[in-house]
Amino acid sequence: MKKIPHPRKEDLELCSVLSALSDPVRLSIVKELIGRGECNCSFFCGFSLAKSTMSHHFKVLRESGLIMTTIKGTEYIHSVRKDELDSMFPGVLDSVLKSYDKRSK
Amino acid sequence: MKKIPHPRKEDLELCSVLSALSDPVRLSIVKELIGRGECNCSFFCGFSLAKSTMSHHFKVLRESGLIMTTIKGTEYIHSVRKDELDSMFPGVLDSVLKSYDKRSK
DNA sequence: TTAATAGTTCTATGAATATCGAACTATAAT
DNA sequence: ATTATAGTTCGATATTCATAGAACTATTAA
Repeated sequence: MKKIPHPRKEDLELCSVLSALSDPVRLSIVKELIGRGECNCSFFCGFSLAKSTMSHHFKVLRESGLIMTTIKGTEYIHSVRKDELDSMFPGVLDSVLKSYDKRSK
Repeated sequence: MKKIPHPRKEDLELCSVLSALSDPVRLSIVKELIGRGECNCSFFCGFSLAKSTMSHHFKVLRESGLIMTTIKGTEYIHSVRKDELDSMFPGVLDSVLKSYDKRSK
């Protein structure tokens, strides 16, 4: 059984989180995950990006501490580490996602 | 008399702002500017980065809409476009700077 | 007019990043 | 055992980025 490593909450860095969020693809992934709770990757095919590219973005999100990934069978279930992020960087995720909702592009 | 171009408030993009803030050097510049109000560059020599490198970072901050620069004599005066940012992306700058204050690194 | 000051712009470089296709891994279904 | 599924990892590429030194520009001071 494979296990995926995640950074500890205390080790999360603000700059890494901001960097992860500064990519439009990743920002919309996070937005989607927040909206749907848990989610496997199949929902993100609308990006018309290669599987390996999506995998890369999920990895960046995971390593920055933004998301958690668990394996269920052949599926990878992702979820936003919302509580931990809120406790480390209060208000950051909420304000970013709120501004993202109002975006033009 | 030289004049520096700035993006219009309405054209600011969330991802560009986040990207600009995701660099440690630029984040600390913004922090310093918020703390001091207006400021010329001379205060940032503590970074031990080349003049041209600092100039690059100020340019990135300016083009993302985070700061405004005016020229007074031979000095360049920078200030954070706080009100405009707050109106476009409410809470983002405040929460980021607050988290930055509590950082370990 | 000449020199000093403050910062930009240009050019170069090494590192990081977004992207993809191909090969691989692990689980589930037949 | 074979095949299908879901996603990772690897290798390559093209782009962007952080950095620096050298040359340049604009203003002020002498």
